[in-house]
Amino acid sequence: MLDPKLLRTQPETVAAQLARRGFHFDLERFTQLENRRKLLQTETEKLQAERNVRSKSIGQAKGRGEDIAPLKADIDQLGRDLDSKKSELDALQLEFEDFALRLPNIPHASVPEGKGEEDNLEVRRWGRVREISAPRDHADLGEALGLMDFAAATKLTGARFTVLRGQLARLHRALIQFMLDVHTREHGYEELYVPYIVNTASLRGTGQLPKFGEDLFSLKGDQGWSLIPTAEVPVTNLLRDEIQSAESLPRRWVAHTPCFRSEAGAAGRDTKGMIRQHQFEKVELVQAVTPEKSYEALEELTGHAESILKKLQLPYRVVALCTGDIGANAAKTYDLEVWLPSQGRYREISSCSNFEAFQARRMLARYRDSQSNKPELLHTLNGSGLAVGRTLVAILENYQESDGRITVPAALQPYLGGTSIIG
RNA sequence: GGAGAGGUGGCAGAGUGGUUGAAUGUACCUGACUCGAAAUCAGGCGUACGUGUAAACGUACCGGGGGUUCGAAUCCCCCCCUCUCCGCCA
Repeated sequence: MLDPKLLRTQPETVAAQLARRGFHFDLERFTQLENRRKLLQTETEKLQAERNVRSKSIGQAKGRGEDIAPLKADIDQLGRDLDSKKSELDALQLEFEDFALRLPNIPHASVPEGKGEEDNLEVRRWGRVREISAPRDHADLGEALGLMDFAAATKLTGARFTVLRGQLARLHRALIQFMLDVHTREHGYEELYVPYIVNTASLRGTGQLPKFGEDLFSLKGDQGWSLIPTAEVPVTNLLRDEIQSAESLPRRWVAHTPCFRSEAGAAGRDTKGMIRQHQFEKVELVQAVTPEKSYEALEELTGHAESILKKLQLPYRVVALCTGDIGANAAKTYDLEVWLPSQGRYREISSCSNFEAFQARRMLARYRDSQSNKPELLHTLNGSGLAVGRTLVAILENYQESDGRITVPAALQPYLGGTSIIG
């Protein structure tokens, strides 16, 4: 959510900023809603003040043993006026809130201008791309080894699921352990285990609702529960309605969870293999920091995610998403893209974002400022460190041998009981 | 799942339907005392929104939602959560 003060005082600026990302801010509708809200609110509060005064005087009159019947008659019409004004105001506020909750974040000044993916800015590249003659894709490799089974998953569930077997299932698990170990031991993150089912308040807090409900797998029942699309939701929402002490910051949390996405809009893309699944594992990094530290923290967090790719010796590049490609909730995002030999290009494996106070405002996630001793909104960040399924894909493709076997990256061998090659 | 108890300010903990945003304690901040500290004393000390240049004033908030009433932390209904006991399980 955007700062309501900014929204009210500088709606034109907001409109211009949101236009950078191709979002049309309906200035006319906003102004109309806002003017009406202002009017209704002052009128309603005036009536409430009046009622409070009169009710108080009734109480006093009663205390003196006077007859209060005429006073009550006097207040009758006031009550009816108040009721109708109040319900009008309530309805308008709901409408206004829905409007505000659907507005995306304002991109940071450093975000490159652009319309879509093609305008993203490559920041740096790392690693040497191996020469592989006639590289096979991960699905071919995995199926040939008999360790990756899409047909079985289709039977069990449907399209976009995978069954892994034997050494590949173990490699997949090893990746999770490896990533958690690195982030907890080397980068100072606290490991968390969290629910994989969350309520609507949490989804609203991190910005999945009200706008992106169709991407979620929602559960039956009237609790409004959904499977998590990312650990970001349960982890970041730990901050909801809480006030952190200044000393406890920065908060750094890491959690491994499965992620469930219906990805309705993505049908037809990446239909083969493990790239785009309804269920995948992710190790997620989340930080909560003071506002002045958040861009520094974004660089650090991105570096933490990069360190996994470096340790695995996987070539990658860092891309600053442009205003047209950045997610709705983010103020700035770096994508990490790993080299996939079968596609001859880099593909997203991590997305690291600074949300500034956008999520914190929705969640009322605050810290007590040591100077003012007042609660202030936190800045929240998160990034994949990394998407496990896609990391597995990258290893298969980048470490494939000409006979179809897969070399295990040195950093992972201890996690596989010393195994150096799969197949 | 069944039965009971309970959810009030950072924490603890009062609160007969009426001047209660809420006693009291504690924590915290400021001042006095002190060489300094402790102790003591005095004052301050929630959040959000609105009007206003400001001072200030107003409104809302006692788990959430609805209701009764001129007026609700207080009465009624529904829901959520916590605790205790029982049942069932991993």
